[in-house]
Amino acid sequence: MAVLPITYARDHRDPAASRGQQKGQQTKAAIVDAALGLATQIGLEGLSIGAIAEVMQMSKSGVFAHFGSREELQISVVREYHTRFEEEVFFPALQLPRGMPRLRAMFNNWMQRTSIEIDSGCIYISGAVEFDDRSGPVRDALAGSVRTWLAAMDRAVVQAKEAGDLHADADEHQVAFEIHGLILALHYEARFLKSPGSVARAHCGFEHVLERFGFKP
Amino acid sequence: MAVLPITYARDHRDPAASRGQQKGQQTKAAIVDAALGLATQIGLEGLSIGAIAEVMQMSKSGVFAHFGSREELQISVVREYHTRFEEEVFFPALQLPRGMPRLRAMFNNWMQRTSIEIDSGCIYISGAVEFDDRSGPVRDALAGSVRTWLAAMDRAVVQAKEAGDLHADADEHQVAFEIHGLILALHYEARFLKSPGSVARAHCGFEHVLERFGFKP
DNA sequence: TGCAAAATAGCACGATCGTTCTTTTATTGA
DNA sequence: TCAATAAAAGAACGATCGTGCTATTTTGCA
Repeated sequence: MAVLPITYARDHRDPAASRGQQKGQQTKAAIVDAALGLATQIGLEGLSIGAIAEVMQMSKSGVFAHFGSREELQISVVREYHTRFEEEVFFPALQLPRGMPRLRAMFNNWMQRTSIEIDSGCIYISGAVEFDDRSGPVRDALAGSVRTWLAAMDRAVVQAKEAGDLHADADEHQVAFEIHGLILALHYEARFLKSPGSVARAHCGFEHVLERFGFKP
Repeated sequence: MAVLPITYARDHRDPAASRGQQKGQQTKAAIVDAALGLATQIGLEGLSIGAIAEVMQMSKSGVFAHFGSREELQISVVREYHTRFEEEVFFPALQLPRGMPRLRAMFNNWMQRTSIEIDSGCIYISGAVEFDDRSGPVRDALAGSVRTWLAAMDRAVVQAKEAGDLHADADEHQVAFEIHGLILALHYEARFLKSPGSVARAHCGFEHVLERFGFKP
């Protein structure tokens, strides 16, 4: 089955899909929803057709028939996660003007989502560990999705430089790298170690990064 | 089976163990070594008795008998990783004087090990994802081991403050949090995304953290 | 060297996994 | 309403998993 390229586009819906909403499409969407809920807790590799079937009160083969393979199901879950991530984190930030307001919003939304995921888990993070030494379409979908988001962060940093909010010679990759680290540390220390105060530390770290790269409040 | 507390002590060997090195002890050590090699690639949860038996050219039950359960085997692997980590990262840094030299050495050794683990994987990172919403002795061993290391980082930061190398009012947890983030970002972007230049960015980020908290080179 | 004990092998179990095939049920369009 | 088609169920497959049991082999000590 062809894998659609993953990009950030305002309208990504397939018109044909929303017009002819057959029963099967609805069921498939419900399965993906349930599978995503499971995957955030036990990981993409932890997903099993049987467990999903139980949640959906369906037969294994009924679930299976919608995807044709477990891999295709995992890819569907990654795509769904991508969609929700951009709707929750990226699009709202686009409402704000370029430069520091938008960059701040992107980080805050990202951190807000990560905070919620202290309970539910983030498949961009768990998936990275599960697929970091594998190849195949699931890994490709996952890595493509993450790279898309990190590239959006890079652009936001560049725009902040253009707006004069950050030093002109600041390396946008370095800024994004350090911000990414803060999110990962938040997820690690809060979700795994159950350390209190991690959210505040991530927020504090973000301010340090901005100061370091030239932002004067 | 009782779980020994995990701490950093110079001599942690059980005298009885090294004296009476029966055949079984040697085999067990070899199994743990092989299991650790597997676990760094496919994770602690990916470990299977059968796969280890194949690597060891032994029977499944032969491997199993040394541990009594898969969980106990996983715990042995975590302990072995802990031992190697402290021997490779922590102890060498203790040779250097307290303050900035030791803090730098701890970060450099940590980063050096993480760089190697771009190929082999780090079970402190993969294990965190695998066990972050589980309970039980494996999670406890893993979390205890990580907390021990992070506490050692905290102490090194405090000593750097006492030596006058960092601002007296710098929060050691904040410093350790930001450093931890750099290591996690390095592992993520280098191992999963295969981004070039991640090592340099982590190094650069470390300098930023030091500058921010008062170090004048 | 011989014998008790430790170490390892062999085999089987129930469970779960993804997948295939066949059959039944539900939905859709004329 | 009825036939065509889509959706779901059911049963079975081979494989792998951890684990328990009973032999068999190997080891270490008197």
